[in-house]
Amino acid sequence: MELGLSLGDASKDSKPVGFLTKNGDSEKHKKNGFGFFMELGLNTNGGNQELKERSHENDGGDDDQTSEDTRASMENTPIQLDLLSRALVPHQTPSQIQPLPWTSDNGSSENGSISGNVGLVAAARDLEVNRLPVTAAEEVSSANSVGSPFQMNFGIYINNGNENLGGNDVTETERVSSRASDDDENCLNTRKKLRLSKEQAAFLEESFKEHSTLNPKQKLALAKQLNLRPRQVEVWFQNRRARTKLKQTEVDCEYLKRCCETLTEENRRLHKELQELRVLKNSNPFYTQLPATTLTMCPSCERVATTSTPTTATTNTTTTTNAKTTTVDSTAKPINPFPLTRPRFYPFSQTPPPAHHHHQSAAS
DNA sequence: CTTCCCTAATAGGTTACATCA
DNA sequence: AGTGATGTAACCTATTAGGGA
Repeated sequence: MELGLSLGDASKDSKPVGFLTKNGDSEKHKKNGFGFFMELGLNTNGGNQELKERSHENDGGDDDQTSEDTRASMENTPIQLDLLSRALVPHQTPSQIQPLPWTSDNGSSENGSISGNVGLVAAARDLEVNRLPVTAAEEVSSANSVGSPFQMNFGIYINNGNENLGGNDVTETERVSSRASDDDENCLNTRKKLRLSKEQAAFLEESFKEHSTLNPKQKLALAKQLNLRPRQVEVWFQNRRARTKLKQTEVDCEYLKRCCETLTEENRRLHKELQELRVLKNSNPFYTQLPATTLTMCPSCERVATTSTPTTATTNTTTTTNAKTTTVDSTAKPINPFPLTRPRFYPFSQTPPPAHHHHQSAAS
């Protein structure tokens, strides 16, 4: 357990005063789960966005990571937190969703000055872990920010603070509350998992379309917008990128499979052609040398092309030997197993850019 | 009730960058 | 000023596990 308090200008350099640590190493105990993290400072024009980020990140990453440890430790810790009534927290409807923060002109994402904040990080067993209607920090933050240069944010960061974007109807809440009660008794050792509401997921998708990666500012803004923790937004984007990559890998795999099939077929065809040519040559001693068909590959685009030496003129040789007629079309175009470009997975049904090839452009 | 699939979340590793001695 | 050690953040990848169909 860690209690940290910093007073004064909550700049990046100001380090919280740690106390109640096991061995005095507050850094280590960041990873130990339950923490009461408190910072107070003057509102110096939002210079602490990064601090907020760090604070949230710690809440998100490490506390997520250690929430189970936390729960375990809570088994022996008679701490119960229920500091804010859910009734205090208004629900945000999907229609209230703002445009992507970093694309708007009002710079709203920069307005969230939290020079001083008190983050109460808790994974207390009696809290509804997944279904708190809103991140309490948001609410108290706004309450504290009124008319005072001395801000205090007092938030409870739990496993999830969503529910603002849909999916928070009474029935659901009741159902989950009931489940939470059951969890209190039965499921303390299992990790909770939220499901983002459709609106949240759609919003994140839209964001992903614009940026597959987020800078800290965007992440914070998005988290604020969706009432998620920045860590959740971060994880969502990571997983989303992973899914996209996986899809692309599947597409690549299919593509290579087709290439392999095509090459196999081409190889079979060439073998057959070779066989026929040998038969032809053996059966006709006056067989004139046909131009050799060779496959060359363009070094830049790895495209297979057919060249015939010494001439590329169409050579249809029809030879009648005894009862056999063989027709060899030496200019038969081989199947190109390598299309112009590798197919690309377009996660958003975008039309792929028009194919452009240097051979074509060179010709034009 | 079981199974399968999707996906949120975690863990561990790598890399880039900043800071400091 | 250059350099190595160290810490941190961001990201990737593999994996786990919750929950819905």
